[in-house]
Amino acid sequence: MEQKLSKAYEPHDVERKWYQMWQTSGYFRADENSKKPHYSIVIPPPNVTGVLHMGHALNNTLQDILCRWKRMSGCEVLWMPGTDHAGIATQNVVEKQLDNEGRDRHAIGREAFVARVWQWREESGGQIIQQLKRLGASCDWERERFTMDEGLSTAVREVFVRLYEDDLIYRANRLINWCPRCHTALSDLEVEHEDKQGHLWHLRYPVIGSDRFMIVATTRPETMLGDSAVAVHPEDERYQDLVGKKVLLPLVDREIPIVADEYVDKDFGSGAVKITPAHDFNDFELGKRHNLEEINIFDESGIVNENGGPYFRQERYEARANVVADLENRGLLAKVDSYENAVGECYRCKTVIEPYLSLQWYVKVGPLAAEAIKAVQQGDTRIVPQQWEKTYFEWMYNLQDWCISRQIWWGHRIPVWYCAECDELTVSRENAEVCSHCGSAAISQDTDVLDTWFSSALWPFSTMGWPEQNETLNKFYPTSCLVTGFDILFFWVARMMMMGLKFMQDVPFKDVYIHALVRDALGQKMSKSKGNVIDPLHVIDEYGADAFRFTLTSFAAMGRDIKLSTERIAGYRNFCNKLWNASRFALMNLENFDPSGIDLNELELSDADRWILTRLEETIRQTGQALDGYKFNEAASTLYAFTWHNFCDWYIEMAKDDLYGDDRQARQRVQNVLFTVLEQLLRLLHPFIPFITEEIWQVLPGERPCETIMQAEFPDGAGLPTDTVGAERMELVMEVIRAIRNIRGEMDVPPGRQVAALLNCKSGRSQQILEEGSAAIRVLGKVGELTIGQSLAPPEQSATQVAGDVEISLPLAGLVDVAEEEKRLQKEIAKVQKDIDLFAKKLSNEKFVANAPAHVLEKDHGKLRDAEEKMAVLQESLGKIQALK
RNA sequence: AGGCACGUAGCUCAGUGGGAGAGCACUACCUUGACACGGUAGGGGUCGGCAGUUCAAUCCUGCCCGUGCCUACCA
Repeated sequence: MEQKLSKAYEPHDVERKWYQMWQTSGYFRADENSKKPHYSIVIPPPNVTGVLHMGHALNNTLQDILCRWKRMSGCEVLWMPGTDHAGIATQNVVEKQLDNEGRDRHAIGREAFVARVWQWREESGGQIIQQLKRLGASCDWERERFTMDEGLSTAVREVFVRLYEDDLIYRANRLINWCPRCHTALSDLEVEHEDKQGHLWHLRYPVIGSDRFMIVATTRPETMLGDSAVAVHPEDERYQDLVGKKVLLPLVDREIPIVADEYVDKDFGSGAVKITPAHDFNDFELGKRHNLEEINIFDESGIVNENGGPYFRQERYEARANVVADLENRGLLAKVDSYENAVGECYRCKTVIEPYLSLQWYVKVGPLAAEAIKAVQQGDTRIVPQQWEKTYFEWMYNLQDWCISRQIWWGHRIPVWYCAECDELTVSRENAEVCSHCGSAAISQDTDVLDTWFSSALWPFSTMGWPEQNETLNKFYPTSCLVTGFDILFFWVARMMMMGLKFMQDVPFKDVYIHALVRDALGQKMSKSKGNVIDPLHVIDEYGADAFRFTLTSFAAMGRDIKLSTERIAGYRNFCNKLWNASRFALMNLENFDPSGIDLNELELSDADRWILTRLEETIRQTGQALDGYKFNEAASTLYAFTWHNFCDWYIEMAKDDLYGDDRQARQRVQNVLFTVLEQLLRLLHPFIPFITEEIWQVLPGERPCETIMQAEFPDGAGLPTDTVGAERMELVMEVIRAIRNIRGEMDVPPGRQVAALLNCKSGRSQQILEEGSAAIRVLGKVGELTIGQSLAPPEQSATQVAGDVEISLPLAGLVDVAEEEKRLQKEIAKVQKDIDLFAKKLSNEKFVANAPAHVLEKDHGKLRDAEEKMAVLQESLGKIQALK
C-alpha cells in the first residue's frame, strides 16, 4: 500500500510547507526585464488596521486565480501587494488606545502621536499580510508597499504640486461635511445616509409690523439660532405681501428678511422655509443667491458657540431640546409631527454629520472626470460585468469637486506653507524653508493631511516607483486587471482612472472586474455588531485554504452577492478530499510506472480512454474560456463536475478492471491515461486550489519538468488524442450500465448480488460497442452472466429497460416480484409517453414544421422516433409481465 | 424621487429563444480492496403574476407584485 498520501487530506502542514517553499524560492517574484508578455494586477490595498474578512478573502482568491493562471500560461506576472494607511480609521484605533490609557492625542502632541501610529503599524500592521499568505496569495511580497512609504509620499507630493500648478487644486470656504467626533472634514462619499425616525417641528416666527406668524418646519430646530432668512416661493399667493418684510427670530431676537426663491416647494408644509446658510447645503446656496449672512452657531465638536446666545456651550442635541422647550413655553411651537428622513453619518464612526462652514482644499474634478469617462466609452478600460459601466458614468457625470483636506494627523501632510509676512502660499515638492514669494522664513505648513483616497488614487503607478521612470512601469503599467468590489467603485476605481490618465497618460488598468459582496447565510452584511461574521481564518483552520477558496470561487457568479455559510464550505472540503483520494488510487496503481517517452497517440486506446481524454480536452477548453471571461464560477463548476462525475465516477471505476487484470499491455495503457488525466487535471486545478494540487503533483511518478506546479504549463489540450466518436461509443455503454443500475435500484436488488443480463441490440454497431465495453458493464452493473447479441429472445420473466437501440433484460426469476416490475414499467412508460405527446404535438403543428429551422426539426423527429421505439419495447414487456399475473 | 439588480426544486444558487440544471437537504439500499468528507438508485419545480412578440418564451418586450442595493439638497 502506497504510503505517500494519508487516507484523508489534512491541509495544515501541507499549506505551510508549500507556501514557504514558493516564497523562499522566489516563485512569486516578477521580473521587469523578462521577455515574456506581461500580466499585472495591483492589490486593492487593505487597511493597515484591518484583519482579513470575507470580502478580502474573495477578492484575493480571485486575483490569485488570475495570477497563477497567467503565470502558468507563460506570462510574466506582477501581483503588487501592499497596505493603505487608512487615515481616519487608523488614527481612531490609536486614539482609542490612548483613551484607554486616559490620554488623548492633544496631550501628547502631533509629533509623538504620529510616531505612536508608526510604532503601532510596526507592531501589528502586518497582520493582514500574514493572513493573505494563509489564503495562498502569490503576491510579489518583496515589492510590498505602504501608502505612507517614502516613495509613495513622494508621488503624493508630486501629484499635489502638479495639480495645483495646473489649477486643478484650490482652496475654498464652503459648507462641508464635518464629523464632530473625528474633528475633520469628509468628502461627500464618506458620508453614509440612513433613514431615521425623527420629528418635524413647526415653528412660529412673528412677522414684524404685523400680528401674523410665519410657520416654518424643520427637522433640526436648534439650527434656528443661525437662521438668516425665511424663504417662500415667488409665486406663492399666501405670502406675496410679506416678501421683503422681516420676521423676528425668536429666542435670539434677531430681525431676518423674508425672501422669495424658486427652491421652495409651495406644497410642502406651510410653504415657508427657515434658511440657515451655515448649516444646510441648500440654504447655503440660497444664501449665496440672496446675499444672506452665514451664521455659524457650532464649534468643531458640535457645541453651540457664542452666536447661540443663551444656548452657548450646549451640546447640539441638548440645545435642540432646550430650544424646543423654550419655543413651546412661548407658544411658538405650532405642532410636532413624526417624520422620517435621511441623516448623514460619518462612515468611520457613525456620528451624525454636521454641515459646517470651513476653509478646505479641493480637487477640481471636471477635466479629470471627462478623461476618465472618455476612456471607458472608448473601451480603453473595460468594466466587467458591463452593467457597472452605467453606474460609473452616472456618478462621473454628477461629480462635485473633491474635498481632500482632513483635519487629522495621520496621513500625508498637505505640502503647502503659509507666509506670516506676505500671506502668500508656498506649494512645494520639498519641505519649504522660506516663502517662495518674499523669502521670509516665517512660514508654517498647513496642519491638515490629505484624504486617504488621494494616495490610493495613485496606487497603480506610485507602487511601481513613479514619479521616477523605470522598467517596472514600462513593463507593467497599465495593469491588466483590477479586481474589486463595487463598494469602492467611486472611492477608488474612478479616482485611479482620473489620476492614471492625468499622470501616466494612460488608463491604470485594461479591465476592471467587479465582484460580489460576501454576506451571511441570511443575506445580511457581515458586521461585528450583528455578530454574524464568519472569520476566514477559522474557516481555513477548519476546512483548509483550498476548500475555502473553491467555495468562494464557486459562488462568485457575476452580479449577485454571495451568501456564505459553513455548510457550503464543507461541501467543497469534500471535493478536495475526493481529489485527494482519487490521487491516492492513481498512485497506488502507478507504482513503478514511468510516464516518460510514451505518446498516447501511439497507444491502442479503449473507448473509455477516448471518452475521458475527450472530456478532458473539453474541460480544458471550457475552463480557459471561463477564466478569459471572468466567469470564475463556471470554471469551478466545470472542474468540479469533470473531476467528480467523469474522472472519479466513471473513468476510475472502469479503469479498475484493466488495472487489476492480467493483461500487462492493457494495464500500461490505462496507467498512461490515468496519469495523463490526473497530471493535467492537477495543473488545471492549481490556480483554484494551489496547495493540494502541489502536494499531489510533487509525488506523482516520473521526472517533473520544473520544481513546482506553479511553473508548470497550464494545459491547453494540444496533443491529446481526442475522439468524439469514441466518446459517443462510451456514452452508449454508460447508458446501458445506468439502465441496469436503474432496474437494480428500483427493484431493490442487493448491491452485492450479481444479476444476469441480456442485451438485445438492433444494430451490429451497438453490439460491437457493447462487446468491447462488456468488462465495464459486468463490473459497474454487477452483472454475472452477460449475453450480447441481435434478435435475442428475452426470457419470459424479466425486467426491461431501453438504452439507445439496445433492449436490456434482466431475468426476474427469483429476483423480484412481478407486481414491482409492473409498477416500474408503468412509471417508465408514463415518462416516455410524455415525451411522445410533446414531440408528436410539436411535429403535427404545421406552423412549427414550416418555420422551425431544419436542425430543430431533425432533432425532434429523432427524439420522437427514439421515444416511440422505446415505448414499443416497454409496452411489450409490460404485456408479458401482466400475462404472468 | 431616480438608477441598478434580483424573484427557477425544501435551502443556496447556475443556466438557455427549441424536451427544466447543480450543490446541500430528503428517501431507500450498501462498511465492494481511493474515498462514509464515500457509493448506487430515487422523490421533488404551472422557472413571481398578467399581457404581448414568435412556429416556439423560464429566457425577448411592457405592466404589476415582492425583495435587496446604490445615488439624491425637499425643509
